[in-house]
Amino acid sequence: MRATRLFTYTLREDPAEAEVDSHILLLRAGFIRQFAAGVFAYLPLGLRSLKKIEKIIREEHSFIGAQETQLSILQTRELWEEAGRWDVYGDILFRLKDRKDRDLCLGPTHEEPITDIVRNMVKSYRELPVALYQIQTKFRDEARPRFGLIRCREFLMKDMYSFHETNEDLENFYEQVARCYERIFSRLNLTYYKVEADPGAIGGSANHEFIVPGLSGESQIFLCSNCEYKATSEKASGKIVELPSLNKEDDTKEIYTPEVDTIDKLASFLNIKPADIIKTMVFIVDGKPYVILIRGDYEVNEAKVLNKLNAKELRVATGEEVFRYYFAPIGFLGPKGLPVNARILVDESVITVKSGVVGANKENFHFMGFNPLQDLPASTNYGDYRTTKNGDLCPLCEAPLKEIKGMEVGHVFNLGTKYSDAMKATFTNREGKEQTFLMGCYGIGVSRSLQSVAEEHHDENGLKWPISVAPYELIIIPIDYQKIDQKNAADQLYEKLLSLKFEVVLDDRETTAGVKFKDADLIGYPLRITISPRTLAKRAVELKLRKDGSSELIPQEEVVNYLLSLRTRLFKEIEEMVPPLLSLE
RNA sequence: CGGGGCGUAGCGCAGUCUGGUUAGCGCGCUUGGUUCGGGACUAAGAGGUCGGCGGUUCAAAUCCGCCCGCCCCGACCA
Repeated sequence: MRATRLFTYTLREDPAEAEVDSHILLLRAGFIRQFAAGVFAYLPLGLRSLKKIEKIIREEHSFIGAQETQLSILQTRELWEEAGRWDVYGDILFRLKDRKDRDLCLGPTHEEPITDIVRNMVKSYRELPVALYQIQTKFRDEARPRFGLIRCREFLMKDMYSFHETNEDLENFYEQVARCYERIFSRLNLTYYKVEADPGAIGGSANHEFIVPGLSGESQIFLCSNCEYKATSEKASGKIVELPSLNKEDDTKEIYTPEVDTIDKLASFLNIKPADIIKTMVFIVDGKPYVILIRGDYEVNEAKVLNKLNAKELRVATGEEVFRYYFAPIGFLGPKGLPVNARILVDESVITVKSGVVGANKENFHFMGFNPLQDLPASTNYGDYRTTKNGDLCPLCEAPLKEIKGMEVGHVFNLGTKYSDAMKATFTNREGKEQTFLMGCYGIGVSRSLQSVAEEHHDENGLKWPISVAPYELIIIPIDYQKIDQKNAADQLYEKLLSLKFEVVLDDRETTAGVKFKDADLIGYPLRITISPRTLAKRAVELKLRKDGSSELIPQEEVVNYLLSLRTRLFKEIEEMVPPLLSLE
C-alpha cells in the first residue's frame, strides 16, 4: 500500500472526547472513528488489525473442533420469551418493531437462537458434542458507554456455545476452551489473568474470566501474592485477618450514642476500629427481608447472598422497610432482640469479634460487649457473605491477597442445563431416554481486545503493535521520494516485499522526514525501513524496530532475506509464549 | 439512572460572565517559492446555518426557556 493512497489521517493533537491512552491513540492514528456514544466505525487500518485478531481466533477455534456459524442479529421476542429473558434483560436490550408491529430485538448474545437450532437439528447423543461459534456484532444499550472500544453499544464479539451429553465431556471441553483462550490472548501479546468468577445470573458451576490488567479497570480482581489463586472481587473468598478485640465485657452494656448512625461515626465516637463493630444490614431478597450481620470493616457481597439464597433479585432495604419489619431505625439496628422469626444470615467475619458493638434496636443507643458465639443462637450458621478486601488472606495458602483492576476480555461458563431446560432442548441418550443438553458458553470481546492490545503496547509517541496484530508489518520511508535514487531503491524493495507477501506500506508522500517518522511511530508499524542519501552511500538501508527502538544498517542486497528471518523471529517470539494445546481425549 | 463538565471550520481551542462592525487563533487542507534524518519556513488562499428550536431585544455565539448530543465520576458487564 502506498501511503498516498492509504485512506487515513493522523491527528497531531489529542481528541477532546478521549481520555484513555489507547482510545486517544486509536483515534489519532486513524484506526477508528466515533459516530455516537459507544458506536464506532473502523477505518482501513483499524479493520486490518481487527481482522488479524479474528483470524487468530478462527485458527485457535479450529484446533478444538469448533465450527463457525453466523446467527441472525435480528431476533424475535418469542424466542427470548422462551428462556424468560425478554422481560429480565431490561433496558440493555435494543428493541424494535417490524412493519407488522411484531417485537424484535438486536442480539446482545445468542444463547436462545443457538439452542433453538441445536434442539431442532440434534436428536441423538451420537451427534454430540457440538461446538458452534460466531464472530459477530452485538448490540447492548449500555447505561454508560466509555473508553472507546472498551465499553460499546455496538461491538464485535466471538461467542461460542457447546452441547454435551455428559458433564464430564462438558468439563473437558470447558478446559480446552479455556486453554484456547489463553493461546489467543498470548498470540495477541496480551498480559492476562485467568480468574475464578461468579456464575451470577447466568448460573452454572464453573466460570472463569480472562482479565487484562489496567485500562482504568472496570473489574476488580484478587491475586494471591504467593500461589496461583486468582478470583474476581465477587467470587473471591479471602480469609479474614483477625484483629485484636476490645476488652471483654462480662455482659452487654447499653450506651448512649446520639445521632451516631454509621460505622465510621460509631468508630470515631467510641474511639474503636470498624472491626470492633458488628454491622446489621437489611436486604430485600426476592421480596423478603433478610438481616445480614457482618463485621464493620466489610461490605456485604450481593452476589454471594444471591447465590446462597438461590435468589434472583436483591436490594438494600429502605429505612421504612427496616422499621416496619424490625421496629428499629437504620443505624441502630442490632442482632439482640430481633423478632424470633427474622431471617438472619451471619458472615463468618463476626466470629472474630469477641466483644463487639451492635445496635440496640432503639434510636441513639448501641450495646457494647456483644459476643456472637455466646449471644447468637447456637444454631446460627456462619457463611461467606462479604466482599473480599485488599490484604485478606488467600483461601488456598493464606498469603495476603492483593487487589488489582482490570478489564474482562474473555469469559467461559459452564451453563449446565439452564437454557436447555427452559427451552426444552433435548436429545435421545444412549439409554434411549430423553435428556436435556449440557451446555457451555464462551465469549471473547474482539473489539475490546483490539483496544486492550493498544493499551498494553504503546508509548508517548504512539502505538507499538505486536506483529501479530499490526495493520501492516512494515513501512518503507524514503526520506525524499522525489529524489530518483531513493525512489528507485524504495520502489524496488517495496515490489520485492509485496511479492513475498509482506504487509508493507511505502511512504511516498511529499513531506518532510520528520512527519513520516512521527506518523510511523504513531501508527505503530513494528518494522521501519529508512532509505536516505546517508544509507544509500553505504549501499544500505536502516531498519528500526518500533517495540524497542533499536536500529541497524542492513546492506541493500541482504535486506529482503534479513526481513524474512526477522519477521519469522518476531512471530516466533510470540509463539513461544503460547501454552500448548490440551490433548483431545 | 443520579452528580459534574462541554457543544464555535476536519482537529485543538479563544470569544459567552459585561449583547454591538466583515466570528478569531493554532494545527491540518489548497497553490507558489525556499527547505529536507524526528510533526520546517514563507507568501497567497479555501473552509462556519457558532448543536437545534423558540423567546427577549433596534441588535444574540453571547441573555431566557425547551430539546438534542458528547465526555467524565458513581450503580451494570464482553
